[in-house]
Amino acid sequence: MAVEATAMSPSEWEVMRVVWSTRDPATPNIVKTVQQKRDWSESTIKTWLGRLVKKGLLTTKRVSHSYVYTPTIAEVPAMKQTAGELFDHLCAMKKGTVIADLVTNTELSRRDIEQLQQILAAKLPTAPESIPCNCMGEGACAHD
Amino acid sequence: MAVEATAMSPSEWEVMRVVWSTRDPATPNIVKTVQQKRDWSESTIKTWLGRLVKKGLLTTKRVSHSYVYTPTIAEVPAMKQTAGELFDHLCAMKKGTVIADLVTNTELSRRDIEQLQQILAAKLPTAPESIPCNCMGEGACAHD
DNA sequence: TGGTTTCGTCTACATTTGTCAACTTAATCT
DNA sequence: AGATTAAGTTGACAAATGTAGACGAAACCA
Repeated sequence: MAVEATAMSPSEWEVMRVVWSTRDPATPNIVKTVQQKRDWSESTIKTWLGRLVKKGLLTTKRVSHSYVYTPTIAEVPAMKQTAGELFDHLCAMKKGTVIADLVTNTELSRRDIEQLQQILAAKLPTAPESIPCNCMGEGACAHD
Repeated sequence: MAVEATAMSPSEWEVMRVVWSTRDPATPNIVKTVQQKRDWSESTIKTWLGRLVKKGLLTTKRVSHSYVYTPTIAEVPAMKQTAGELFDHLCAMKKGTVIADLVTNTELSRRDIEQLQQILAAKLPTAPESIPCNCMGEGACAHD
């Protein structure tokens, strides 16, 4: 079930985001678009594209004399996985607080909110009274 | 307002987590505790402790002939910040979906759920119909 | 057809991350 | 006091990340 190594560095995310969202995923346009956000040289962006291909996150197809890139992973699954990995190394006891913070600070559509409410309502009946800390050690992580 | 560079690598998180949760934050015990989870040599762990001190995330105080470490940042704020940074580079339009995924896959206590419900209920009235994609480019990110 | 622009490929280099082993020094035990 | 431990201190090194310039070939314009 493990999707194994999606791990992207911040720079790689930046590039992937453009590839995911552009309608013209060819080198020239990707370079131009990335540069609208980051002050990177053309070379740098090409380096990342190359590394992403090597990592298997992008595929190329030659079109005339330039390349067109295609992601091998869709954006949402990649985001879910990354977020999940981040949460994996957080103390279980405190995940709720972090999610609450995220929810508070993220712009959500009515639709998003309603869906969240539904998920929560479904979880509530079987929710435990408390989540134990899963940090190693003497369990001194006993705040609340 | 920027808290500037909390950025920790996965390994650093592992070490910080122990320092945050242990009741005996002295080198010997930290080393022992980290080793309960990761198969790292004593040297390796000491290296990370040193780097964390250099980065300003830990402070040391000599106690007899060993060191006692104190975090300069609390765990929850650090987690919130890291989670926030991750979300910053996700397409705004899709954050809701990722949060939904997180909520689905995270164990939450009754209390956590109730708090989330409250936050959501408060947001709903003023929630927009939809969140526009904030990726750069021609806005081709028009899925839904 | 030769010059200019546009791409791609290769090479390079400083930093950070991940991992240690060796050496030194202070504490302890007998 | 001498031997043995238990810390800390240094130095190293490979891989990943962040950045980019140089060079070569194909495409395009005059």
